[in-house]
Amino acid sequence: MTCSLQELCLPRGLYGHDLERLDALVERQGPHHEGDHLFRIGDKFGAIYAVRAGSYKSYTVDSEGREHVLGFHLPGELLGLDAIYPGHHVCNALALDTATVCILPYTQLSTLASQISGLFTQIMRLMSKDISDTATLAGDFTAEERLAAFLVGLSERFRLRGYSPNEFNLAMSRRDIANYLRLATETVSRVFARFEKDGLIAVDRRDVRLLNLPRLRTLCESMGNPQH
Amino acid sequence: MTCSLQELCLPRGLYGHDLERLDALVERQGPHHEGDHLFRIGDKFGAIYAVRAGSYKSYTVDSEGREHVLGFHLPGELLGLDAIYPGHHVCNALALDTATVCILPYTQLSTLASQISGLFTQIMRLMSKDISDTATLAGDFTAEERLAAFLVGLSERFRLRGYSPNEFNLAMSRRDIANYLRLATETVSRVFARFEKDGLIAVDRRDVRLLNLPRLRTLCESMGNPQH
DNA sequence: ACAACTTCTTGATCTAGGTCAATTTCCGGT
DNA sequence: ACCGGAAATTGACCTAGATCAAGAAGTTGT
Repeated sequence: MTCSLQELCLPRGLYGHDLERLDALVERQGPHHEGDHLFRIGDKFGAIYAVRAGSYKSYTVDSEGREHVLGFHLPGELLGLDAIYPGHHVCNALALDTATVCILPYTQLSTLASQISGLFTQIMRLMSKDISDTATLAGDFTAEERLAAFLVGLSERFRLRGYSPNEFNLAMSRRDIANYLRLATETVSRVFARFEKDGLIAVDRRDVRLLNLPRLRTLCESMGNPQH
Repeated sequence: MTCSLQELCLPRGLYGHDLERLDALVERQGPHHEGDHLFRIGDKFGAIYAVRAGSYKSYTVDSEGREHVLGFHLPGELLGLDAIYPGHHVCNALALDTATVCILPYTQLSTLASQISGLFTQIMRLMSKDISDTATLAGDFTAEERLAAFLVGLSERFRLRGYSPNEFNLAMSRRDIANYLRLATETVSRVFARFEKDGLIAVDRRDVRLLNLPRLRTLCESMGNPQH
């Protein structure tokens, strides 16, 4: 069976028999509903997950009980790569809406990767991408820069998936966005309002339209190559 | 030839013939002197580097010319993993003191990794570790928490390498530390002073002694599992 | 041994964004 | 349609850390 996300996900660059062999070890899971956990901290690591539909957030809870959102995961993106090293999951992942995943059992995957060189390469590429992406958020950036980068990044990711890069729906709450960007929800609210007043975006609840993508890009260009 | 860092680095878990095959493709480079570049942004990606001796820092320069320190790299640690995905280096790396590296040509490495399953596993583990580590710094942490985590992290890394975890020399300037922790140099200076006044550390220029590691750990435990 | 740098420290303000508090808006359940 | 609770917005204040400015302490070269 051929997945429509082939070009974004692990199978990229695989064809014919190799693709079939990868396909044979993939299981599907879901649908998960909003709030369902895909995995939790401490769960034994056994598989990498690829989002098929919907979206997930990954997060940790620190010793004081504060939640820290680590990332949002759209279709075609992988989850669980950080668990390989310690052998158990180091964050929680839950569905933000109705969502499904492919399960890629790690042992079988690594056996296959040693037989199909294109698969090895693709895994390395995706992990490498993860390493550079995580760096993006660290930094002494202003609230404007952070939110602009967030919106531009989402826009890019939607575009890659064939959706409109200018108009989309946020699966996550203001609180989640704020937490992810390391800001207070109030600040996120205020910056949304400011962006709207300045004609950069139009926002109604969780529906966002980017009215001036070039200026948003300018705002966050100091954060390094914004996205991908 | 057997490297003393074997247990920290790629060869981990490899023995006999497999180890020889890996060894055969490794080249040495250096010594680099303080300020020498190992690679620069935009350089074509061709190899992964493993630090043998001394230390390196990796950094970017944003569109406004500001430098952003991404990390410090001690013996046994890998550099350049983030370049696999885009195919060219996305940060600069320079030596902080007299330092040498092993060069692992990527094409040959990936061929070998598909033949030696232990090597594949080890590469995945190290990349996975990189992914979790980068997450550590992002967060709304106080200057105290950041510096404490930095010191505790270094202490761990020195301990793993057989050096004293309680007394070590900083290869990097206050300015680099500040930049890495996303603080002003003045703030770093002040927090060093405060830690010393509170009896947590003794610091003389770049020589640091950790006098109260448990309390330092407490200070930064909210930043998630501090290290490794 | 001195000058010219650079790095580090210390002190005095300033400000972005956090915190606290009060509404307003939305949504799901009965 | 109504109620209750969460989510989001808006306003008033308040701190951590940046910025500005000055000086101390190393370092390097001649």
